[in-house]
Amino acid sequence: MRMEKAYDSKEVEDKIYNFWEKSGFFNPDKLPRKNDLRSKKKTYTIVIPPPNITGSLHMGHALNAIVQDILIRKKRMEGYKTLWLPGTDHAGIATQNVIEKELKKEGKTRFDLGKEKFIERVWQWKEKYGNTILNQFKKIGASCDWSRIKFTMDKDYSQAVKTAFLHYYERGWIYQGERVINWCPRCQTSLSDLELEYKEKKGHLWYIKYPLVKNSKLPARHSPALEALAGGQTTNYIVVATTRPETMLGDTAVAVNPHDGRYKNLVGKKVILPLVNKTIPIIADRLIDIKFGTGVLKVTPGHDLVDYEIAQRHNLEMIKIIGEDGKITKNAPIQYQNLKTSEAQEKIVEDLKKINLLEKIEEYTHKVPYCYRCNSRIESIPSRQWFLKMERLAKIAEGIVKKGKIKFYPKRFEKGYFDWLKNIRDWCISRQIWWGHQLPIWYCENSEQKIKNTTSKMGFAGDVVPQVFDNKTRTYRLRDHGLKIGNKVAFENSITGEIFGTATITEVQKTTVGRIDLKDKKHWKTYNRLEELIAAFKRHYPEKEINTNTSAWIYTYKFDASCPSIVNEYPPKKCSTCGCKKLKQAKDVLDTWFSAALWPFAVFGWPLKKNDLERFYPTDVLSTARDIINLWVARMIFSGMELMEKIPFKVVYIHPTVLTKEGKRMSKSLGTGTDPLELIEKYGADATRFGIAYQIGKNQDIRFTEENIIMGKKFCNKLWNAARFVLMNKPGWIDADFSGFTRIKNLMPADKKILKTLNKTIKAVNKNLENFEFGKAAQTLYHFFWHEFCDIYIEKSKKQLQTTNSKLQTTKILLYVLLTSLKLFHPFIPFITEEIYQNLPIKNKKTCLMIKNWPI
RNA sequence: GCGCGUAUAGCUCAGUGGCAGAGCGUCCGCUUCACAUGCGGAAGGUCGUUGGUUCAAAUCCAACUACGCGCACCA
Repeated sequence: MRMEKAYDSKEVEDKIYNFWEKSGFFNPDKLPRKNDLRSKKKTYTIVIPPPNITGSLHMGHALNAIVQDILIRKKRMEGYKTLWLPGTDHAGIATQNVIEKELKKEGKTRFDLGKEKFIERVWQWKEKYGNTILNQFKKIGASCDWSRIKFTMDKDYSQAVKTAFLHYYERGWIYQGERVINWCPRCQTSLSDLELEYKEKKGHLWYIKYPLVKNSKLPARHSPALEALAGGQTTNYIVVATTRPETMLGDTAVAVNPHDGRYKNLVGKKVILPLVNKTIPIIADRLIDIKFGTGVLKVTPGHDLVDYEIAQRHNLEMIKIIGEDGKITKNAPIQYQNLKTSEAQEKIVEDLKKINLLEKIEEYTHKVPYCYRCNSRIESIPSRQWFLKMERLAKIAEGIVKKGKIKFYPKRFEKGYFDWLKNIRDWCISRQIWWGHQLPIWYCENSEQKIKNTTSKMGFAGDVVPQVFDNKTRTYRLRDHGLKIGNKVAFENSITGEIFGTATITEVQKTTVGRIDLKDKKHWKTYNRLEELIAAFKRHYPEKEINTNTSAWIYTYKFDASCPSIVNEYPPKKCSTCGCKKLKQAKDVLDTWFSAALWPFAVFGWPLKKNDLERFYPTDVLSTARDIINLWVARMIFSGMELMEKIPFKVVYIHPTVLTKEGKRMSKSLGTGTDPLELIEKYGADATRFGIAYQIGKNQDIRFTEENIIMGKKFCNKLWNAARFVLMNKPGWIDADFSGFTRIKNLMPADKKILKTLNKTIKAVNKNLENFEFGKAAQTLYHFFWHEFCDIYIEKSKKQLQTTNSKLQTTKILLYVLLTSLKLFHPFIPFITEEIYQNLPIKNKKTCLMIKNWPI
């Protein structure tokens, strides 16, 4: 084969990739089992972070593909049975949004199509475009085993998802509950805490006067007296500062810090909630920041997570005034109902001005949550969702990294991981979208109706403080009955004693009351129902004397008063509570990240198939971007530990982020992105790989410049021409893995030097790659090859080649250094090295450079 | 608010307790038979600021400044 003067990537790359695919060596089962090293060594596995089916290759993917391919190719050459398993993620919300956008162009919504047709359409889309991104991976030379390709909605993968769900459910870690959650009004679904993006927004801080109630005999609701006071006919008020005045419609208290001297004597008194005209209490809570605003917080339990927490402690009512559609609900005064939150804000501010209750407005910049998929403003709203308890899982995930069983590179990323796990909240895993894994839960259709009709008559033996949250969930305070999640309880009519319904406990909370001191009035503020509590304790423990040393606690049970839902892999035949056959599956689907968390073992067929799982799990390295450490990596770790009882991977490599030259985020919508496919087209895959790898350092983000790729291209040409020079001198045929120059005695000084430098380079490159220092490895190799080999040795060799007694030796050394360099360069620039290798005069060359022995 | 990272030539970045480096760009000179995607040469830097440790600091330490990122109970 004739080698052209200049290297042409276009002529080589597709040809070589096909050659590799045909060889079958991407598949570990087809790797030759032979010689020395290979038989002893085992498997080396990387599972790809599955890109979304909606994605197309961007610089982040490209960089990560390069990293993974370098690792895999090196290990393959070292003789490991290497598996790089490719696949894609169904990406629930992201994909659904893409199809919804398509429909919008046709003037339709997903509701026009209906769920079934819509899902069908997503599948069609997936068949057509779903593998686009993986084909782009081929373009940069990714040596994935395409015969093992996986999709997170494959049939066996769905089985894994169900099994995992059931496992957690049986552990008692999955529960349903009414909570304040993050809601995207556009996507019409709940989101987990990690699926938000906070953006800095200029806004206002409104200072609103809440008039104080002096006369405690005033009625609690709507009365002329209240309206008069609320209308400004008072000089006594407390001022709250808020960024969202519209949420005041759902206020059920105002709160101050217990140590705030300014308000100490107001705690326990009441204020009038303007515009709504009802009285709400002033409470004390440690969460209140004395320094913020006026030091007074309006408590809106339904629409703020912090307020919700405070409300839990103080037993406050929760009013839902913003609905799923992002509009004000009918729980608010009529004049605000159905307004969008922004409209309501405007009107409320105006109305407050009219009655002179708006003290002042300040400019204020704060961070506002947006949906990470559609960029809509997120609302906090109370909603009934499914949650996964994180307490135990977080401990597991924390422990295994603390113990060093899983290592992060660079190590500093462990900190964010630990911080998240330490402050974790339960994971909201249900989503109200259509595309995804439906919850394996079935409901009895009758139950809701049945319970509704009997609500008013309900009582419960032993109840103390019943609180109705909504029609379905009730919270009762009971003495400790020893009840646990999943236990059934019976409803009885408190007058007749007739039992008319059953329910299942969905949540148990223990609250320590501490010492009850009847004389100490402090407790009256903290536990505003103390009187009732004491009475209750006396009722339940008549034999006990309640005195200043009494310690007690309260259990709060939440339970579902409908027929309990059935969690099962397959649809059950009948309701196990009422026996009826009208069962329907829960509509909600699981968070995409719930299924993604199973990736490292579900890809191998868990829980049904064992073969691959036993060979390739745990995987060796997970290489991924830093922004999904908690969203994905942490969840894989606890899923692996809990479900497989083994770590999912030994090492987490967090790769650098590719930024623009100006240090800005690469973004398609901002037009600041660079398309790696264009680079490949322009400079070749090897040049692109080398240029990027050259810049991968330990700490740095990469400010991308095309100049680096140009350098890569120039280097490829240098390599190409060095090879041409070596071959020009007709070195004669050699063995594929020849070595042993160290034993030859009559070496020239230049010979000795280049061989010595080569050995040093090999050591350095091996060390660098073990430490994920791809940039250093590339730089070392570059320097060696260009400046030591080409500039010095090749130049010297020109003279040596003219002397007969050193000619043979020199041609061999030239070839040896070239061959060894090709091996060292192969993981970085696989195409050109393979192409040159195929041109070398090597005896018995039946195969490819890709599986040649790695230099050690 | 807390935490992390970065700051070195015009640009992108290496670097090390002991003479300041590469690639690209710029300027000058070379078609010499591997390569003009090349070769030879040159210009260009108070190594973010201020202190400290040291015989010696761009390097270690502290504070500060700027930029980037993450987290927070961001009202």
